[in-house]
This record gives sequence, C-alpha cells and structure tokens, in this order.
Amino acid sequence: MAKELAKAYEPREVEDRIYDFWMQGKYFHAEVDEKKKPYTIVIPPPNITGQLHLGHAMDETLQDTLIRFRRMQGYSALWLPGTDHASIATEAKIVEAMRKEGVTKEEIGREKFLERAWAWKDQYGGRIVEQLKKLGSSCDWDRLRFTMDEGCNKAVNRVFKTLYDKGLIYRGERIINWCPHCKTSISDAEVEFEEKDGFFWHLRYPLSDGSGEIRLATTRPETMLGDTAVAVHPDDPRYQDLIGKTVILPLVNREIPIIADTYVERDFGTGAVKITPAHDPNDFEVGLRHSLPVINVMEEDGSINENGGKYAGLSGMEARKRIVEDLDAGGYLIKVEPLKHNVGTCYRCGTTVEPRVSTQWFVKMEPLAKPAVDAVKNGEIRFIPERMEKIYYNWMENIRDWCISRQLWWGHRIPAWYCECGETIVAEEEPKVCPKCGGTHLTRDEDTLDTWFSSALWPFSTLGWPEKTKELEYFYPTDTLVTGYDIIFFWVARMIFSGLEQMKEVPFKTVFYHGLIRDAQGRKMSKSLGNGIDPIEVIDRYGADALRFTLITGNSPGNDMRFSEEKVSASRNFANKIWNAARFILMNIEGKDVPCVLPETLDITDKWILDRFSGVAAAVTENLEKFELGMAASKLYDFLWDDFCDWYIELAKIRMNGADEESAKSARQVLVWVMTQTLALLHPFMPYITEEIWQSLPHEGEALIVAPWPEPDGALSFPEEAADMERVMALIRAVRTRRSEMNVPPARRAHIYIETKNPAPYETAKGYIERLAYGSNVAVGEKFELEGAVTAVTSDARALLPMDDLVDRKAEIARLEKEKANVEKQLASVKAKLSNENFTGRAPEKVVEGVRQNGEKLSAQLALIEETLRGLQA
RNA sequence: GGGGGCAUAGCUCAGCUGGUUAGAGCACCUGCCUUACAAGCAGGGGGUCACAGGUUCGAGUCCUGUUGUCCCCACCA
Repeated sequence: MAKELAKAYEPREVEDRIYDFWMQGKYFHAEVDEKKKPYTIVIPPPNITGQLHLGHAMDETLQDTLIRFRRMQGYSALWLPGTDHASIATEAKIVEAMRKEGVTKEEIGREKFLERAWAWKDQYGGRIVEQLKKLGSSCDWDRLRFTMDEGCNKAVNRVFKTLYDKGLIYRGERIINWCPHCKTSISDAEVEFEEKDGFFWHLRYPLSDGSGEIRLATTRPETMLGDTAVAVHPDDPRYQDLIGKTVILPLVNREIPIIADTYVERDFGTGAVKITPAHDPNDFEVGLRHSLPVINVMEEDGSINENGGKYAGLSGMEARKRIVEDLDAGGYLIKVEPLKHNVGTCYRCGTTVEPRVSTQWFVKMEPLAKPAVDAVKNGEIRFIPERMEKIYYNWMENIRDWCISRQLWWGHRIPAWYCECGETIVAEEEPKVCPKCGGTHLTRDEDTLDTWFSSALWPFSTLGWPEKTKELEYFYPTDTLVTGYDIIFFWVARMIFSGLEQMKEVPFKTVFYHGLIRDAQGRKMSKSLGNGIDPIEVIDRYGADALRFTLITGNSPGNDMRFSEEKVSASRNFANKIWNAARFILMNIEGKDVPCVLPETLDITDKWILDRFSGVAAAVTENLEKFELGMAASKLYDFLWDDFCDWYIELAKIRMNGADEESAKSARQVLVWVMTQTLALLHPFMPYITEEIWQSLPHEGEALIVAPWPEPDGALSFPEEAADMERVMALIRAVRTRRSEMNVPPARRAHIYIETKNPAPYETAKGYIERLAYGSNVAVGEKFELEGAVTAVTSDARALLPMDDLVDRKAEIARLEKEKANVEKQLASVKAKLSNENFTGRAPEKVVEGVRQNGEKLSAQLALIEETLRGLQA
C-alpha cells in the first residue's frame, strides 16, 4: 500500500490475498498447548446441500469474531469446522436427480445409491466450505469434519450401543409421524403445525343392536377404515347407557365397541370420538388403555392398503372423496362443515404428516432429560439471552421419546442385526455369529439414524471421541456454542444430554443465541418469496468486512434482524473511512522512520486520544467477554470515526505541518500507534481491511491476526489532560456553531478572544483552536473589552469574535435568552435534586457528586451567558 | 390452551445490573470540493421512550394491567 493507491478501499483486491496469507501462515490452526488456555467453538455444521445464506453469514461472523478475539488474547483458539450430511435433504436431492434420469432408488439398490450419494457429496459438499472462507472465517481447516465420516460413525455406533445396553434405546411398534413424500418417519420436532382450512364431517354410526346410532365427527374420514372403537367420556350423561354396546362401522361392517375414556372432551363436537389407533397419536394411547386392535390402513406413500377393502390402492385424497360419497349414499353422512385446524407438516418438504403405527427405534428421553435440565439450571451451561432457558426447560420437561430411525439410505446405518433365531444384536462392529444360537445368517437393520443423532455428538466426536485423544482432553468441554434459537430443540438440547451422558461433562459452557435475518420489510427470507439475499453477492459488491460489520452492529442476542442494503453501505463507508485514515498516515510517514511505539513526550492532544483509546479498549474487551458484540463494534466505530479521524487526525495535521519537528514526530508516532492498536481491536470484526492496513504500517510481529490484544494499560490514562482537552473541544464546537448559525464561511477568519478563569488548557491549545475554530489569532485572558463581538459560551469559557458587521443585537439577545432559559431549566432540576435529602442521602456518592459537578458547570455557564447579555443590552 | 419477544426520531435499530440534558446509521435542512476520505467535513432540526397504574429520592430501564404486533410450544377428534 502506498499513497498513490486508490482513494476508496477495494475489498476485492485485498480479501483473497489476505486469506491466502493467513492460510500460508497456518494462523487458523490450533494445537494442544499446555502453555495456553484453550478456547473452543465447534461450528454448527452447515448442510452439504446448502448454499450460504445470510443466517449462516451471521452465525459464522459471530463465531469468527469470538475466535479471533480469543486468539489475539493468547488462547489456543480452536474453531472446529465441518459439514452435515443432512440425510433427508441430501437423499431427496439425489433421488430427484435420478428421477430426471428416469431411475429410482429401488432400481439401483442401496449400494449403488450410496456410491452416487458420496460422489454427489464430493462434488458439491465443499461448496459451502468455500463460501465460509469468503467471509473470512478462521476455522482450523486442517480439522475439517463431516458428520458421516469414519470418526463420526464410530462415535455414533458407540453411543447407540451404550444407550441400547442401558435400555435407553429400544425398538418397538409405536405411532410415529410419517412423511408420505419422504417416505420415512420423522421425529416430533420435525413436524411443523400449520393452521389449514379443512372440513368437519359429521357421521352417524349405527348401534349393532339396532337401537339407534351414535353421532360423531372427524377431519379425516378416510381413517374410519381403521376405526376400532368409538369413545365417549365416562361421566357423560348422554352416553351412559351406550358404554359397552357396539356399533357397526359403516362401509366396513366391522363391529366395534363404544368405550369410555377421559381423553374425550365432552364439550367438543358431539362428545363422541371415533378411535383409530393406527393413525392418530391420541387414539393410539386410548387403544393401548383399552387393548384395542390396531388396524393400519395406510401404505408408505399414504395410499390405502389391503386393510382398506375396496378402497385399497386409492391415494389418501381419492379414498377420502370416495368414502365421503359412499357414506353419504348410505345415509351415514349428517353434514359437512368448514373447520380450521392444525395440520402437521414435514419440516423438510411441507407434506402433510400422517401419524402411522410402525416399528421404529427410539431414545428413551426422560432419564436423559433430567440431568440436561439440571446443567442449565445450576449454571454449568449459560444461555444468552437468558430467556432461552425457559423455552428449553419447557421442551425438555415435556419431552417424549425420540424416534431416531429413518427409512432412508443416506445416513448412519443402525448398528443392529437380526438373527433368524429372533435375536437382535447391537454392536459397534458387524457381528459374524449370533451370540445366542451361533447362527451366521444375520441381516442388518435397513434403517438409518436421524441426522440429528450424529449432530448431537458433534462437540466430542469432532475431537476424536470415542478415542481418548489429547484434543478431547484439552479442548473439551468447548466454550461457546453460537447458533440460532430455531434449532434449540433439534440440536442444542440433544448435544447437552448427549454430552452429559457420554462424556459426563457439558458439551459447552455458554450458548450464544442469535436471531433470524429478515428482509427489509421484516419478512422471513425464503425461496418462495424470492426475497433471499446471497451473501456472496453482498461480499462481491461491498466486501466481506462490510457485511460482517453490518451483521454485528445494531443487533442484540436472540433478536431477529432486518437486513437492508443501506446498512451494508454504511458499513462499507466505515471501511472506507478506516482506509483513508490509514492512507493519510502513510502519506505522512512516507520516507520517515516511524517506530510503532509511543514517543517520550506527549502533548495534550496525544494524552487525550490515548486516554480515550484506553477507555475504549477496556470497554470493548468487556463487551466481547459479555457477548455484547454489537456494542463493542459501535464503540469502535465511534472512536475511530469521531475521536480519531474527526479530531485527532485534524489536530495532528496542525503539528505535522508546523515548525516544531519534535512535535510533528511525536504526532506521527501517536498516529501510527493508536491506529495499529485500534486496528487490533477492530480485527475480530473486520479482519481483512485491518490486516491489510496493519501490514503496511510500522508494526511488530508477523500478522495482526496473531498480534496481542490491547490489554488495559494504566499508563495510557490521562484523566486531567483529557478533561482539559474536552474543554478546549467544547469551545471549538461552540465557536463553530456560532459561525455556522450566522453562515460565516470558513474562509472568513476572525480573531478569537477567550475569556476564562482557567486559562492553562486554552493557552496550551491556542494553535489548535486557531485552526479548528477558523481563527486568525487567539488570545486568552480573564477579560477582554470588546464592542459588538459575536460570543460563544461554554461552561468553562467565553469566546469573543469581533465580527461587528455580523452582529444582530436583537437576534443575539433572543438566542442568548433561549440558551439561558435552557440552562436555567437544567439548573433548576439539579438544584431540586441536591436539596432533596432523600436523594443526597440515598443515592450513591458517585451519582450525587456527578450531579453536583454538573450543577457547578451549569452555574458557570449561566453566569457567562448573563454577562454576555448584559454586555449586549448595555 | 400455555409461554415468550417486540412497541424508543420520518425509517432501521442500540440503550448492560434503574442515576446527569435518551443515542447511532439512513433520511431531512444549512454551509463547505479545508491536498486522507463528497462513501467526505462543519453545523442544525426532529422523540410526552405504545397506553394506564404502581414501586423508588430517581423509571426508556423494575412490577401489574391494557392495546397492537410477531414468534414458539400444545393431542381437542
């Protein structure tokens, strides 16, 4: 970088080069290092089918910021990356690709299918990784993992086996959520409920003895084919004499009992419910209580099976239509009314989920949930923001067993084998013989595991478990998990109980939740709305640093964020501001040997900026430690733009253009020092531009990414000089305001007479005041006799500008009266406080002192205003 | 049916454990091409912090209720 470089920062020219530089330097790689403390984040593995979206971008930016911060602080900071095999999504993609070629899964068979799937993974699975790199993510790519790699498979098998041996995994025939489109079971968490318009079909079922009928209603008439009872409430007076009788199921002509069960709501509908144990979770429970037969009438694709008699082979919808027609024809249909009701849909494909009885594998949740709840309750794991804890408890405390088997091929195959003798063998490695009968005809379970089963092990499987690796020893438990609140159930909860169960230790100490990214109108970004924004495109146009800064500022934990291009543009402007500040410094140090250390002698402006810097450094560090990233970022924005650029650089110009070479020299050094230190603070947020600039400024060390974090340093604190400088600045601002109000162009300079009882700082800063307040000359004294001057008043001084021609006495008096009223109002409130014994007695000393000092300032200012007024009115 | 978020300047949002006169970006108005930056500089206008109570010496911040809005969970067929 040299001074002839572009006036504007060009991220595209910089980013790839800097990223390569970091990779070459292996700065992302973290090793077990007993001399350092570990800091670990495991990435929420993005799906291999996925494209980077803004949600990822935010997730990765937060993680990268934390990792870079800790790395600079001297931790062995490991950010462990990886991708997720996403069984349903990936399998669907491949099936779809095959469909276009006219082949089906079944035709090519499991082995060939998996070959295709792995080939697909090799071809496209890396795309998202490349996109993560564009963001500047400093993941340890040497440790890249995949949820279906060999190590993860070992972990999965070990966990499956140990849970099975403990009775925490079992196989059984239960009612599960079935997606007829994906043709697999899905867990409760994977069902999304949507309110949909439907109908309520009112039916009559005749009593077997011909003595009458019972009326009931249903939203899914086709399930009547599987009805095995009608239930009423045991205390419902309307039905007392019917309990125990039977009805003839219309169309099917099956005789089924009328049973009594408290599950029935008396006030809803007719108070009588048809019971279909095979196709409704509640009915299934009722069926168990009353030992009812379970008649499954549905195929895997949702069509009616042979149990449906003449309706067999019809799709669900056709069957419904025909059955309703037939019921009507038979006189069994009383009426049809529209009804809005909640329908469960598959969270992957949106198809209506059919509850269906089938044999599946389950994780018994209750024993696992208890310790997982405790770990959060007792503070071993902290949620940020705290309110997420409640959501977690609520779910964990009402949890049902987790259906983990999937009728898919792409995934971890369940490590269970069945022998002809009926024995089930669960083993980590394929067994050769049946331990019970010695038989060798073993067939492996066809199903695979829920993707989230392997994701749940991610914090330790990625560190080598079940092997006892040194990484596991050193980096586990991990420190911070960064993720969106939308996967608290899918992933966070399951990692917690898995970590506790397998490792006997929590998987992470803090969960830092962020919100969702919405579009500028506040709508969710989605493919169907077409309002999605491609982060890569944003990076191309504005730069990765601008995108990162946008995602971090103006955002607080757990809250959704609206994304708009204006925000990115503002961040880009900030990057440009940094760039130009650097350009200015480089222009001024070119050809000069400027060491990156502070000079021996500091003037008032140096002390002021150093004092400000040390305050900001401490605040930013604290913010980062408390996960207040947005606040940290905006403090740096303000410091760099307002304090450093608008004030310090302007002040330094005066010295560097002046005759005092010593002063010019120290200004250069302070510029370089503060700039490089500020770049260090900014680096976690805007890694590219900060590294690029840092490299071209005088610096110590080989790279900013591994430069030491600016830790608090008392030697940089100059409270008195800083306060003096603030007085001077207040005076400069007051003069500027007065001139601006009167539309005096900067070119018109004026003599500035400063009246004050505290002349020292003004005397020291004369040169600065002259330049920045457009003065032709500056005099400081206790009193000046001037006719018709423009005045500017601060709480500490009064500036007189002899610009008689511009003075409009009447306007001036009016303005001062207004100012006076304002100060008086404030003073009144201060006085009221100070005379209130309750306040002075009860408020902290610091607060009272603050108010007192403010009162003094206001009084002084009031006196100056009044004096000015008297002068004008005389 | 439960639970939670949000409501602050025209717009988008900060505001940590209650403490001086409530902030930022964008937009707006005025004046400046001041050799780092017009993606900039200097100055300015604009808010009874949704509403009603309460706690407190002190409330945007804590409590209760109301309204609006968004979300999560839940088996009413």
